[in-house]
Order: sequence, then C-alpha cells, then structure tokens
Amino acid sequence: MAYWLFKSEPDTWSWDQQVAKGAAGEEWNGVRNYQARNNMRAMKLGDLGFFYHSNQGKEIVGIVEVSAESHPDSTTDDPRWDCVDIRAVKPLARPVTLEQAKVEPRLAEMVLVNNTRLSVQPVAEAEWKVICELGGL
DNA sequence: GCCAACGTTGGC
DNA sequence: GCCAACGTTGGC
Repeated sequence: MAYWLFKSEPDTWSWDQQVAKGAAGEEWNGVRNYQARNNMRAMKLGDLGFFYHSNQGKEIVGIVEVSAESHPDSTTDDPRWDCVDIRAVKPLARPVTLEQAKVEPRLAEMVLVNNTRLSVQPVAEAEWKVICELGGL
C-alpha cells in the first residue's frame, strides 16, 4: 500500500466535484508532466491519496482511493500521457493547510512543502499518519 | 498581479 | 548534447 497526493485548483476540479462522482470515480486526466505521470503509473488499485486544493484554500481537504490503475489519458491522443482513476473516500474532519504542514517538524521532508509545483506526489507513510492526525481522523 | 522555481522546447 | 528562451505552476 502506497500513499499519494493529488493537487488540483478548485476552480478547475474541486473536492466537491470529486465527491459527486461517487464510487465510480473519475479520471485524473490532464497531467502533462513526466514525474507526475510516473507516479501515477506506479499506483496500485486501492492505494490512498490526499486531495489538495492549490491556489484557493491551499489545504488538504480529503482522502481518495485509486479506483483504476494507469491507462491512457482520454483527453489526448498523445501516447505519452497516462492517468489513473480516483474516487473520494472521505473528507478530513479539519482541512490541513500548507501553512500547518510547513511548521510541522515531522513534515519537513514532505514533497508538498519542498516541491510545490509537482501535481502528483508520493507521501511517506509517516507523513500520511501525521496529516490524518492533524486532520482530526 | 507578481515573480520564483521548474520543466520543456528548439537552435546551434 | 548544451543552453537560452519560453511557458506554466502556484505561493505570496
């Protein structure tokens, strides 16, 4: 079991929209970055991830689950780009902000804090537990 | 709205 | 294969 973090601008694709897709989930498409794509290719069915709102909110708002492993991105014919499907699992009781993550010593190595531009990131198990704790789960 | 960080593209 | 130019992301 691995842990991940998916970043999205709420104006483009929000947590509420993700929740509305229900158990079927939705393609996490539109990623045009090799590192992010490689992370998605490494994902297994049932892996969990955080859903992060960039720009507006700048906070982790919920937990998602990989509902389909890597497959071609339906929004392009370019064979380079693959994506996974994810479905909403549950919201955090309290969203965890980027600011909180930055001041938490146990999250000092987190990709979210150190490489803000990567849109699909791996999350270490220890980091996962800290965020869940801060999020009131 | 600005700008820093980063990734990609394309000329040489 | 290097590197400058450019585009995009995302925090502030």
